[in-house]
Amino acid sequence: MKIIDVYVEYASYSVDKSFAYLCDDESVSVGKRVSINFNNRDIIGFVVNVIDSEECYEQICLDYGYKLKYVTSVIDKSPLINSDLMKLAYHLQKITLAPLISVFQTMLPAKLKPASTNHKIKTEKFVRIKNACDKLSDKQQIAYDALVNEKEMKLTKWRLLYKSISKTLEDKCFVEQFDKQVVYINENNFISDNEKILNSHQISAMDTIENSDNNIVLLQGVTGCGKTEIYLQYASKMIKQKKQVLILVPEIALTPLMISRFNNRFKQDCAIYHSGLNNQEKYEQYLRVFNNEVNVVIGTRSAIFMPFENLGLIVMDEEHDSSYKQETNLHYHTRDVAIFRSKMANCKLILGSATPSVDSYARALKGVYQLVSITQRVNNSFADIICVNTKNEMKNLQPYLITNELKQKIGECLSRNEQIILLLNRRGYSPYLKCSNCNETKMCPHCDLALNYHKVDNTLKCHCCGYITSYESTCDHCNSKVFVNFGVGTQKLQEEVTRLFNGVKILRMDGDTVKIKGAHQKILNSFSNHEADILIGTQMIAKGLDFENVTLVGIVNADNGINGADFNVNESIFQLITQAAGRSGRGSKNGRVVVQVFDDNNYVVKSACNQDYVSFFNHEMKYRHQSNNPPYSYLISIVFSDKNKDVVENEIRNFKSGFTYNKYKVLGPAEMIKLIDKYRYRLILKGKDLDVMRNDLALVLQKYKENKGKCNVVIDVNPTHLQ
DNA sequence: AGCACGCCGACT
DNA sequence: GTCGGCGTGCTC
Repeated sequence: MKIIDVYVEYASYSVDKSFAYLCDDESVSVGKRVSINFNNRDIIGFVVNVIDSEECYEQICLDYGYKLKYVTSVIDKSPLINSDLMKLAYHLQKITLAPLISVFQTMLPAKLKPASTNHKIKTEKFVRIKNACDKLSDKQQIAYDALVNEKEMKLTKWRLLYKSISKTLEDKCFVEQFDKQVVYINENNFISDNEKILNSHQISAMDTIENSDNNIVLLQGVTGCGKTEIYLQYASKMIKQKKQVLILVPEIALTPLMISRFNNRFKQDCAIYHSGLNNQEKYEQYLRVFNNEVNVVIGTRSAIFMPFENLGLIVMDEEHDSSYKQETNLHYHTRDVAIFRSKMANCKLILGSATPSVDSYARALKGVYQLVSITQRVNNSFADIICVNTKNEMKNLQPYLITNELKQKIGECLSRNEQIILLLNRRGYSPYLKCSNCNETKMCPHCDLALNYHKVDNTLKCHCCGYITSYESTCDHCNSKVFVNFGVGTQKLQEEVTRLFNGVKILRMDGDTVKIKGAHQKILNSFSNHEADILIGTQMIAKGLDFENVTLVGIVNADNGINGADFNVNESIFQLITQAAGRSGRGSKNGRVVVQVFDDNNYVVKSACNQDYVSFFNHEMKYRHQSNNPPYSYLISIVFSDKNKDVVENEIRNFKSGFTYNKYKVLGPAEMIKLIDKYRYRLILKGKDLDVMRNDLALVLQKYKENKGKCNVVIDVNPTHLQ
């Protein structure tokens, strides 16, 4: 008899502890899923501990002090998580303070994760020989021999080839059907991509990486300096040593170049893992790694949890990118996990970026990471950046949406038959409406947010909860029906461009136009085929896109939200301008960028327009130092939410009083905006010693659990934004 | 998380 | 007198 400890599938602090079950099945082991009956419901549990017991059932229950149940069945044949990944799981739980089960759920692909809602694994019917045959007719013998020869055959193929004979052979029990897992094989047409000869800058970078005592390397290289070739050649070396390589990218759809280069160089040896795959496809790619069938994985953040056993290199390209931080369920940063895995495997971790995160660059300067810089470009020059101040160009007391400068540049571009990208980081028509009678803003009834006006379908939408109402609604305060809209979104920008350039073809790409599956790719393909001259979009068009005919990028309201309350906004704005600027002039023609801002005297705008990362970094660090924000301190955000406002207020105050701090500050509770009918309050821990803060918080959280607190609690260690 | 149990208001 | 509202507590 085995006594096992399982975590149940509910990712909630209230059941974040192990439950003991009995199991007769000797095959049960740590890292497998089990079906269990829990509180009269059939759910899935995850085994974290197994002990043998010689005692009888009654004695065990007596020892434990309650009646143990038997597991219904053991689901997995082999453990989903090996001992290394188990270490990683406990480490993650320690650093994120999330319920342990949510760690397992995040680490495993949907098809394998411990949750009742997971989908069935797809199988296909196959046939194989069951018994040796005796007398067969000629035709039957041919079919039988064919199957002997092929060992197994898809049922559909078998039926198609041998029609009724196939059925007869099955009826006579010579042949049997069986289920086999569908396995997708990457059969792209590969173009050979041979190793390129490295220039002297690349060689010396490679040397430093290889010979450094520090396994973590920040490779700061300007765009076009040939970082990818360094990754490729280092990866090659590792593969020759029979080691595995993981390449992390922000978003696969936006990094087609990186994918195709790895794919072409390593061919079938390369698995691709990203959010565009469906659950079945993800599962298949996961299996290929699990079964040691591939040596290279290129994927988005979740690929960091692949079951590698022999890692030789991790590359995290565009390490500053915000998509590396998961903001739902388990709040983890891919960089932290990558650092841990590189330590476990004793392999190099290359963090690559032209404009590293302030955090990473500060660490590299301090010597925590090895810094390697390449300032020499392999080929083309960077686009010219023009900064235009909209303050000087006002129209009816509102700044121009498109300044004369931008208008003129667009005109020039159009006349040369070149394409333009316009970026405005706000979807909809206008972000808020005010009643013309009482001046009140029209709000979402479920969230403390202004409703956005969408002119295309004449609706008002909440961008948080999705609430939709007609434009023909009345003011909640005075019942007036007349509203005035303020601010601009992509729809209004599209309208303005259409007005200015009669007949020009425009594509719009934002949250509203890419909702339909495949719309994303359709818009990009259409723009790539020059079916439109101008692409208007939100930040989703700022990253990675590579159109060689685009020679002008316009960023409208580029400094929107600058110097906001969030310690990270200035860094985000700098990154956004830099990224967007990189979309211009990628082909043979020179590119231009027009950055429209309200204040061109700000260091963020200045350094972004001068492409001066170091200047930005130094200014930003001063600013962070003054406000004692990261990287000068660590933050932990704790958000309480509940439908009942009094409950949240009381519980979070009690929670705060549980800290016996002196080494760090506990800020708050601050009221946050209501979202989806839930009132929210936040505490922020701020201090120099993250471990002390984390340990204290773990204790306070433990007490809260014991006292059966009922608010939803979300903890974010090292949050990247506080909104 | 999700459900059974339990204690108070509007109905056949 | 009963149906059902959701507050509280428990799950091996």
